[in-house]
Amino acid sequence: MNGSGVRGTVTMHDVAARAGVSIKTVSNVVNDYPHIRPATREKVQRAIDELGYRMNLSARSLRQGRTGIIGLALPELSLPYFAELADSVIRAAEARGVVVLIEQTSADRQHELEVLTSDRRQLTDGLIFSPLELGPDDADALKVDYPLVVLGERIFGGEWDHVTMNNVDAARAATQHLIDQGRRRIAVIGAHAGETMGSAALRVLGYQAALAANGIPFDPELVIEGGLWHRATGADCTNRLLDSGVKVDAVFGLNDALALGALHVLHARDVDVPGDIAVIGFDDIEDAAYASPTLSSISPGREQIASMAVDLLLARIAGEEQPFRRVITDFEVMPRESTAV
Amino acid sequence: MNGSGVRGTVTMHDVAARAGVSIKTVSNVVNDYPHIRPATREKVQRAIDELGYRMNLSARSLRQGRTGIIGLALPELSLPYFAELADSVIRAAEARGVVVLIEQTSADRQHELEVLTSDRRQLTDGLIFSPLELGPDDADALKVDYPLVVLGERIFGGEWDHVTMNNVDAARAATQHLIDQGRRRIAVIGAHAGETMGSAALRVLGYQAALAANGIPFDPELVIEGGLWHRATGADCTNRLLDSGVKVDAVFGLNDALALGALHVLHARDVDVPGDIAVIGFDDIEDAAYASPTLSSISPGREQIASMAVDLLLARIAGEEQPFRRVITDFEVMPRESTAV
DNA sequence: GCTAGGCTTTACAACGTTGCAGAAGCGCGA
DNA sequence: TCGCGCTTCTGCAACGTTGTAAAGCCTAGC
Repeated sequence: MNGSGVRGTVTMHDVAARAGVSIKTVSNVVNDYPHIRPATREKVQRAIDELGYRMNLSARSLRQGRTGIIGLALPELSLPYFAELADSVIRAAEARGVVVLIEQTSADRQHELEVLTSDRRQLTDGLIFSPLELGPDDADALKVDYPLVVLGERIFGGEWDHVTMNNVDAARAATQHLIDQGRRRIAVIGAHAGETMGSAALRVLGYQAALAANGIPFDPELVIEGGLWHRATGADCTNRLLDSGVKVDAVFGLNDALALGALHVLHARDVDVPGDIAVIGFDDIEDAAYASPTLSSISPGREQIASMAVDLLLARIAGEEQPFRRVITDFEVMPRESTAV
Repeated sequence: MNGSGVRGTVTMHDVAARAGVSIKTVSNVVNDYPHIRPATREKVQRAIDELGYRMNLSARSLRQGRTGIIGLALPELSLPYFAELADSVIRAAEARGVVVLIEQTSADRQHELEVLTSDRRQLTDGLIFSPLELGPDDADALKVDYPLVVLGERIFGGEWDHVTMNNVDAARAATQHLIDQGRRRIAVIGAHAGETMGSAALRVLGYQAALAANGIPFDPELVIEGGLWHRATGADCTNRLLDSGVKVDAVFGLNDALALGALHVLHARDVDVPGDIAVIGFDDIEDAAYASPTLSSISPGREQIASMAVDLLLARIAGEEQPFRRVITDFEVMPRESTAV
């Protein structure tokens, strides 16, 4: 398969020599330059095939100032939502001929800042960044001199493109769904005290809006704080909620991991779901459909987020001058057993 | 932060000019060449800091023939086991100063073959490859001219390094665990008919060995075939198992996704776990600990697999000549509620 | 038969870095 | 004093590709 046997040995030079044309003509053929005589093109192509020539991408990158690699910075792949997001981004990128370098920030603020200025930015043509800890105060750090697309709503109004879902509306819809099933004492788990712009804050806002719209009084005792949105956190929040003795007939997990943690604890404590307490999550990860009982959730349009983000980034990389955009993707309520009547 | 404002504009040339030394001296400083006077080093370092110089990695790659990127080819990130594996590989790579380019094969044979010869191999110094569909017949395709580490036991004995767990022993231990809890009618879900070298075949082998060791007759009716190891497959297998009417008191899911699918169906069909049927999985993904009931599983030493794979690959990349190695990692039985007595 | 203008092809010079070979500076023993 | 060997620094030539500009070729139109 590899004509020469020795790796990376075949260059345009060799192809040119074999085909009896100049090295630049080989380059032109490879790059689909239009004005080439069919006979020449074929001659070159044959030489390429015979020698098993492959373009040296480092050389091309050096010359063009582009690598064909985009960065994707996210908290951790072991969080299912981000694994699924990465999957979608990689597919979207592949469809457009670029590859993806993933960097994990461990949801650590310092690490998130580093990613923005890391040496690796030299290796990528642009970055899709999903921060979890940065806040409005860090807006300056996001003023970078390379193409950047930010996912989520933590920091907005800056000089970068933005793809996000409407967290407020989606959370309102989730809450409304619970209300529609007759629930009135709806707890929220995973809230972040003091936060104003993060997903947690926005989703709680939507929750409150739904209560208000239905004339249900807001009870602060039903809002349970929790840190990183892992299953363990959801379990912990739920235990605290139940231990507090406050009356509850539904739990809104601010993401699916939290909600799954909640299901876990409810099951362990013999609380019937949805009989005694209904549960809804947020993100619609694959797990949700296979939990016991299956978990209702909000589908955030992951595919859409991924392809929008890649499209925006590639447009910037291509140098298209356009005002910075803020794309809001669609969401959908996915009712399942955990909120059945 | 970036002195010049214009991206990628600062080169060693500029640093050299500013520091009043030759460009090669800058290179030496950056690369920690030992024979440099402290004063010179400091002068250069200051110029670097003042100008915000960053190495152009494409140029370095071109010159050195190395990119500092390793490839990781796996079926899909949306399969939790592979997401967690990718997480570990990225961390291991980061600790060693290289970055990871992930490619998804969708568990498609053609795609798995393509990954081996793709243009992207030009971009990576080596590849960690976790095939799911390739079999012994494809051994030739794995004879590539770049550093390669293969994960899993589908194809062995070739000219590449290998990291895997002992599937047979681990499956035997899983089965033994069920037997220890008094189970005798143990079903296996997710088997692959006709396969001889894959994880499925090896794990079934271990299952049979455990039965034999305990004098339990092997009943082919208890072996349920299933394709891709998704939750949906596990659910489907379990439905078929229950519908068949065959007597069962335990289910061994050949991976956790299958077992979670099984839990889902058992719950839906009001079968008590572990009262009526015990369930054990394989891989110990994070979900396992949060399922309802929590799922017993086999921990395959993911961290160890990842760091061994990265170490082996980097050693090859560094050109160390050593015989091809076959590393077997440790495993551990993780008993949880789904197999409690 | 000649020229304008389009199609093809080419030579050259970068892109930013590092290996190599060697030059300059220095200390030290003969 | 000289030369040797070590440290420190430098110039040059690559690495493999593509943009630029220009040269050759060809055809159509006069």
